[in-house]
Amino acid sequence: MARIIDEGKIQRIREATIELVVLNGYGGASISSIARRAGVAEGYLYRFYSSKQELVTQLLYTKVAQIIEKLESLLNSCARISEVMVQLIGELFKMAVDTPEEIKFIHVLMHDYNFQVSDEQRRHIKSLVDKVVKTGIENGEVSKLVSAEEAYGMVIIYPIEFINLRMKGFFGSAQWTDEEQKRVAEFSINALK
Amino acid sequence: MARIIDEGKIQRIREATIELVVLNGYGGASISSIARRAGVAEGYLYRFYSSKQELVTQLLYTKVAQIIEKLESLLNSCARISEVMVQLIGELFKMAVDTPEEIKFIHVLMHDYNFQVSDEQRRHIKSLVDKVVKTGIENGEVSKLVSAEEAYGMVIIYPIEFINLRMKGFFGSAQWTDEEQKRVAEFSINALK
DNA sequence: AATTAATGAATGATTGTTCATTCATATTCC
DNA sequence: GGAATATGAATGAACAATCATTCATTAATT
Repeated sequence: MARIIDEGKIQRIREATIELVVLNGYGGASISSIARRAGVAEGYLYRFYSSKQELVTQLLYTKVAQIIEKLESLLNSCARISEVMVQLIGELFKMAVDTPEEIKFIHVLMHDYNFQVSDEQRRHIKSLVDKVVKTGIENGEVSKLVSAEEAYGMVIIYPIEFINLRMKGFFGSAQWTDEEQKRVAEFSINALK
Repeated sequence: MARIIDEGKIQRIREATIELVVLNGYGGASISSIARRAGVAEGYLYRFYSSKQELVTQLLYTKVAQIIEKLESLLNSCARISEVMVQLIGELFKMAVDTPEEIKFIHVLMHDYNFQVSDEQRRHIKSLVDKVVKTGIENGEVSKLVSAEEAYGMVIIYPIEFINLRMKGFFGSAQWTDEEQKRVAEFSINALK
């Protein structure tokens, strides 16, 4: 055998890509700037990804999958939808503190017309959101009028929008208290009533 | 005097820019592709805009200003916040039908970390949203717990997100009925209660 | 020595921007 | 009224810089 692949390099490529896409957009994140930031040769990433598009798409899928999995496990472990939402929103805020670039990355690309989430993931999201609505109605926590889209809007989109609005400091403050985090969950839950 | 400036050309540059930014993102909308689509020489846009960045920023400001002005005039003419929201959401849906690329353009850039709305516009938005909350609380239409950010979320962000989700066909359908439009307004109003 | 991880120079295409040039027309002059 | 002139609208070739991608080469490991 020859030497072992340095996983640190691949990881640094991933991190650099996320940072630079957030900073400069997809078009502004060039391969050379990614390689420079990762401390790696220019063409090295082509050993693992066939193109820049695939690299970024792959990263988006992975990050979105983490959120989907979290929602899925919460739906399996919590009886009440309010509990699911409190926990999920807690997770998103945790992500915003621990790895802010990642949530910005998701935020930027999920609004880009060139980066749709995969069909499979979309179907998965839909089925989970359907379950939120179904369980919520059964529990009396969600109005019978609420659609899957509305639930998606309040469970996923609204918290992500709130976090990114704060991170941009749109209304002044660029951080938040535990109290405000609780309030985001409370607001989302209330909107579905 | 020489010949008169052909406003049609400038307009075509603006339209082509909006279309191509939506289609390919800011980085993917090249000057040459914009000029080609507008049927204009490559360097011509530099007579009116000092750079590509300024061209796009300028367009974003103009489009955002239209929405701000609409909200402002509604706040001056309507006593009830529910009426303001019904009307504003109606306007956004109208925009989505008449000039879909424009609302996609706003949607894409308002989530880009390189394109913040101007400070002046941000302050303006904040003051209008504050008025929504203040009037709403006075009328008993809005809960005392509701913050400016939450109102912004439901009055501006949520409808734009809904429209773009539909335009992407995220949950299947890529259009909407009048009934669904009413429901968006109803949902937004209810969320602030 | 054999293997393969990793490099980075080289590629041709494309980028945003400039500016000398061309061309259309409003004004001036006879 | 019609030709000459002046003005500036509009062009598009040319620029250096940078782009994504390739691959012959080098270096590290067993």
